Amino acid sequence: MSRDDAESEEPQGQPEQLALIRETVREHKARRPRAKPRTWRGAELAARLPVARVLVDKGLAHLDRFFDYAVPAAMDEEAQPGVRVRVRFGAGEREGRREGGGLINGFIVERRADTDFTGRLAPLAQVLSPEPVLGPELLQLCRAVADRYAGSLADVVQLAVPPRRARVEKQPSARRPPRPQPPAPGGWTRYPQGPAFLEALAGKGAPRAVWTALPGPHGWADELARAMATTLAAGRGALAVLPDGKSAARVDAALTALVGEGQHVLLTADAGPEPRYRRWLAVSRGAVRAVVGTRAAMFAPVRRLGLAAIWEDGDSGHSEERAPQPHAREVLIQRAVTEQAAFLLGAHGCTVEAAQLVESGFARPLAADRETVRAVMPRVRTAAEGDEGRDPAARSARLPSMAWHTARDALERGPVLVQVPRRGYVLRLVCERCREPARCAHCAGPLQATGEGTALRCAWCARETPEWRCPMCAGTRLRGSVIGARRTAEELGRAFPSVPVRTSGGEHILESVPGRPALVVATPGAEPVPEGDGYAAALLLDGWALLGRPDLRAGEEALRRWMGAASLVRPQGEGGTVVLVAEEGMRPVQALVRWDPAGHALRELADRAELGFPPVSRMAAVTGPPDAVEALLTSAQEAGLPEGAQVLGPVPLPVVEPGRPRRPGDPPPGELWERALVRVPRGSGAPLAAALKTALAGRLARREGPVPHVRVDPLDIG
DNA sequence: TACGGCTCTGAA
DNA sequence: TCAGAGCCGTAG
Repeated sequence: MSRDDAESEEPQGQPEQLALIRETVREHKARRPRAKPRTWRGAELAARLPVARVLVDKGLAHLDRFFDYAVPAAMDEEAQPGVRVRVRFGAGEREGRREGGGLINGFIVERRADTDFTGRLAPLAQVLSPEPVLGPELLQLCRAVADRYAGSLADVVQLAVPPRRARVEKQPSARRPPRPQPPAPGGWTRYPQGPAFLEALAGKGAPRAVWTALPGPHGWADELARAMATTLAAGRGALAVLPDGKSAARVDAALTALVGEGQHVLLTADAGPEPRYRRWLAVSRGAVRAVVGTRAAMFAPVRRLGLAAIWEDGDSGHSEERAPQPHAREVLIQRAVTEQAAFLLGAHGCTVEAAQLVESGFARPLAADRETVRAVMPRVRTAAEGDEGRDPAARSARLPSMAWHTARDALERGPVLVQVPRRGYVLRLVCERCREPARCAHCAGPLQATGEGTALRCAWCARETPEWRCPMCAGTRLRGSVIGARRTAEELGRAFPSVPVRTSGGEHILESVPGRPALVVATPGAEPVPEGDGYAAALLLDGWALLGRPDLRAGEEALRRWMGAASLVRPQGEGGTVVLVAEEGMRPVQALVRWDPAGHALRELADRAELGFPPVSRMAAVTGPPDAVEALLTSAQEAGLPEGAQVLGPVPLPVVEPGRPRRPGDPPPGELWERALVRVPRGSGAPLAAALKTALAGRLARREGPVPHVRVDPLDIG
């Protein structure tokens, strides 16, 4: 039946009545939501502190300030700092007449005796709930995050305070349970500084550590939980931020095993809004002192925070997508400093940022000695690509023969992990002879092929390099290969016909696999955790693809992925072996063989310092329509870019490939946008953000057309 | 955010 | 000439 048929299906004889009913419903709908709340004009005001300073829930840069409202006497009691309110906002006072302006949500940040506003204050329209959800500490944190990222306070508050659920607010939170007993140090005794770190936590100190976790599929989650439990036992709160729900659930379970239920909550997106708000409220009310969660939990208002911890800070899951796109590591550092809490950054690998925290003296390294590392790490061997030997089985699987033999032997003893590259990596240009990345002579940005011919253009400053010559080996030929057909699970299955093959990646991610012999094919980051003592072996087949990505972090990221997989493999004493298919001489390959992620990160850091890259410098990306970008840069200059600021570009932005969801800062379909990078010396991040913020606010206030997107610490410079 | 005020349009 | 639609500017 077509739509038209359905519409003509009205009962015969009463169309007028139906029309009448429809009309009434429409009128009703039109009228009901417009019902104006009482205007409090002329109403009696609160006797004490009759002014409420309000943060209006609007993330516009030029409205990033507080507004004062009068507090009607009837709201005096509930209108406390931190509560959600509704206020009239908009439409000014003209010729003595004030009317209109829409109702908008906000938060009271302060009750005051007076105002510096010269006009007449509008009254608060409504106190939405007496629950103080935006306390002074959380407000201060949000302000600091907004300032660091050139964002507005309202935007950050929106990330930090979950939307209200009235039903949940009415329920009281359970009473806070008594302090747990301090746990035994457990696996921390494997690290020379481990027990001392726990003792500092127990003594309410604020130690800061970059923890290079020993390999092993299960140790780290328990150790992280022990650090939290130690903090709880000392009477302070603890917060751990994990890159995904899966790892958060593991730490949550480990913490439950140590301190039981009731001491902590798990804050992840997959819990659903209502349970999530219930847990968040329990934290906000102080009924729960410990939080394990994914990135939104970085703002959790844990009382008397004693430990702020992050696991795998290199994982992209730690970077918030919504404006102003703060990173969990930076937010937790901020909290550790202002709330005088301990800071623990743990990972199997080591990011350049983590190395810098150590280098700058902010944090101390917390790592095991070489002997311990060697005892628990798997044996790591490299194999050259295409080194298939004469072995027909290896050839058919397109595996280097050593990888094939390793897998075959290991399959007698347990599961074997095979890490394969994901589709769609774009490769960067490197010297064909020595694999040195091709860089711009002017700003050291990455060079890109322009298409036809040999012209190379810098992806940062757009300058062309007509004749490139490798600064390391004087080579003149470049390599930038394309990903061909990938080894598939089927090919492997044919090479090992008697073994079950399981796959994990993309939409279909396996959380864990049994400890029985099986081939487990996974893309990086989707490796299932093996039950029992780990994989018998791992084959890392994606070396060249990971290393060839056109990203500043390619090496670091490759090593992180390899270490993530290799950490799931048994110690070499138990036969655990990792075969990495990659060029032996490359730095990240060497770092894996020696199991030295911190050393690798330090060397990367030195390189970045030499080239002026983050995190040694601070960068911000400005993206938008060409004239908007240019105008914003000009007004940022006028607002006062810090000494030594350098503008790179702008360059045209690649069009977002169809199908990929648009992220903030991406051009809308069909529009040609540009991106400029602003680089300042380390330590000048604050004035850089301030200048950009001023420029944004000016452009918004003057309504000069489209407003560019600003991102501090852009991820994909590269 | 949603209101008042302004301009623009089309029909009488 | 006027009513209505739609956009703009505003912000306690």
